[in-house]
Amino acid sequence: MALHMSSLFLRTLREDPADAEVPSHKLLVRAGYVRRVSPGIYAWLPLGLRVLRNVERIVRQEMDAIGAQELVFPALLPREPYEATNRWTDYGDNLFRLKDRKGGDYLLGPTHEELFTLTVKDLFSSYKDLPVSLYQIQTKYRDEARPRAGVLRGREFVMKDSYSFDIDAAGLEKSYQAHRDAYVRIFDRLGFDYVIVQAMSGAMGGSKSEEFLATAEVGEDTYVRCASCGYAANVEAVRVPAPDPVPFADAPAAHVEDTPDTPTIETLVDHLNERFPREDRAWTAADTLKNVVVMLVHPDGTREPLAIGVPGDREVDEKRLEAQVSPAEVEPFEATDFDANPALAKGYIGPGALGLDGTAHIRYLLDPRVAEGTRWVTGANQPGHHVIDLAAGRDFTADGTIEAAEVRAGDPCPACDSVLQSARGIEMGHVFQLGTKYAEALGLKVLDEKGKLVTVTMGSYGVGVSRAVAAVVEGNHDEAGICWPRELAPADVHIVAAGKDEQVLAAAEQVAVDLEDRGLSCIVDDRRGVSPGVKFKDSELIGVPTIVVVGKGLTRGVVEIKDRRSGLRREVPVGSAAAEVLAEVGRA
RNA sequence: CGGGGCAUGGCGCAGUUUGGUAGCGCGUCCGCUUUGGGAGCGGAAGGUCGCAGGUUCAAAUCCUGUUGCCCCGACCA
Repeated sequence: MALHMSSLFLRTLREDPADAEVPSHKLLVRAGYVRRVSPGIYAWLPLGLRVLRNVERIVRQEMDAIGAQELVFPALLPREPYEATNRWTDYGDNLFRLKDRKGGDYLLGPTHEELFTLTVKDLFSSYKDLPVSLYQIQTKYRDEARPRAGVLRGREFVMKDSYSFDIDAAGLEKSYQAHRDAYVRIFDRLGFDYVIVQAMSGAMGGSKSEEFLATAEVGEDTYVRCASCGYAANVEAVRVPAPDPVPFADAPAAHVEDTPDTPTIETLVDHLNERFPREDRAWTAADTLKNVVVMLVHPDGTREPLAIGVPGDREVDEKRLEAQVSPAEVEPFEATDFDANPALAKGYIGPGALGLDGTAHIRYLLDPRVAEGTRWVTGANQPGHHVIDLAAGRDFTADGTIEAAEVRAGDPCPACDSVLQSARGIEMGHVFQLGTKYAEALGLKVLDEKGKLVTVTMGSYGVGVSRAVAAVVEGNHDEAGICWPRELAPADVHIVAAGKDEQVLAAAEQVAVDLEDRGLSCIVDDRRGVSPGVKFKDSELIGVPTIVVVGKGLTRGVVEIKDRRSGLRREVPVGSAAAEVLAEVGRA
């Protein structure tokens, strides 16, 4: 049965809602797909629900196609399983918590590794049962610090999450690849541009992880990509290529110089150029070695100072650093910490004092760019003094390297000779090799063929289903409204009855009946007393891909078929309208 | 949690500086006209101006407190 605009539970808005900023948010509200109920919590109106269900259908089809089995867990969960994996604590304020009448602790599930793991443990106990992949499409809850952009980032949202269970790493790799392939098919069908980027496995203890990002200016994730070789990575995961070692046999010896009042890189470079000018070129910040000290706080509460050496023209990227040192957290090195480490001369810290073997006994990690044989200007560990021509490997060594320096557009690509570009994206999917973290914590083991207990190895895979609705709109709209890809549109055809005559309404209705009979879903704008202009505007705002206009052409026996996206229109005889539309929709 | 902004009929906004009968556009309802690009005319309904307290003859407007929301940053499908 076609949807009729005269009775549809829908009110389109002429103006953008005041609280909306990004295009998808404005359009989804204006076109009557969603309504805000509370910050980050949205109601899906009839048209919106249809789109959401279409996304779910695509995801479900592709998951079923790789043999994953659908089930559904409750969103309301007891505390215990999350206690076992420490996530009751680790999730912190992001977890919605509640109590039942007896005072028992519950939570609204933010993701379901624990439940899947426990249920597999409950039912399976042999390697013969594996591999198995399970998934659900379910409403998740996260008490986001700052929900934003409508359904793009809500506190309640629909996610498809799946989990694979394998006996060994080779099996996990296969399950992972199957999911990754399924995700490629899902996102191809959803119809937005996306990139697959390498991501950090980080705290989760896994070994491999990739994110699917919809390319969008409004995205919250920054990633880099290489135009020539296709390399793409989340900023956290970028590996800096280490330069080849430089021979330092004939390099000048390091020498300490007076550099008064030069506590910052900028003042130091100015001073160098004034007092110690180079013959070949001017000194730049990239010639200096900046040593930053931070305080790591380990999960058990112990604190450990860490020194990081990066070229002076780069900042330490906090996100990258945290990804590297995870699960430890990073805190600033406070004045009291300097007091406790008198070997550190604030503003003039140099490698001499650093390292576990150094006078300050602080672990010292270097940016990969500080390769053997490279020469640097750096702190001499006494106020007002720096060392020039300090050669890495000859004059100092560190305890290792670390990927913590900021990544910039124009940096060399780690995979080829080209350079990286920076871009923004919306995280739409994540595939992730978890390994044994959850299986171990929850005791998921099976007997192998030799009768020995082995811990199961897992993968976890997510798709933001409700988020996808917004992401699709971000990538598929124009000035007038939304342009849905066919598979997602709330209907196949939008029929506009443009005219007041009864024949127009009757003819529009007949076209709708013909199309519905042939398996297409229709929206019919049968509102009386509404001018054609309003109906045209609404049809473009709502964004169904094919629009059929039944109006003044009827006296000549024709109706108009219009493509929403291109705006192209053509007239066809009213009698063959249904067949023509079917051809247009590609289901003839 | 830090910074900025906003709160006035269903929606979008003005009015607040300088206290004096709460206004505009859209939408909604009724009537007539109109019908291929958000129609015209006439009529109508609808607001204790976020909340609480205070100043005053008088508060949307001034003072104090409070709550909520939006945006920008640290976290995530």
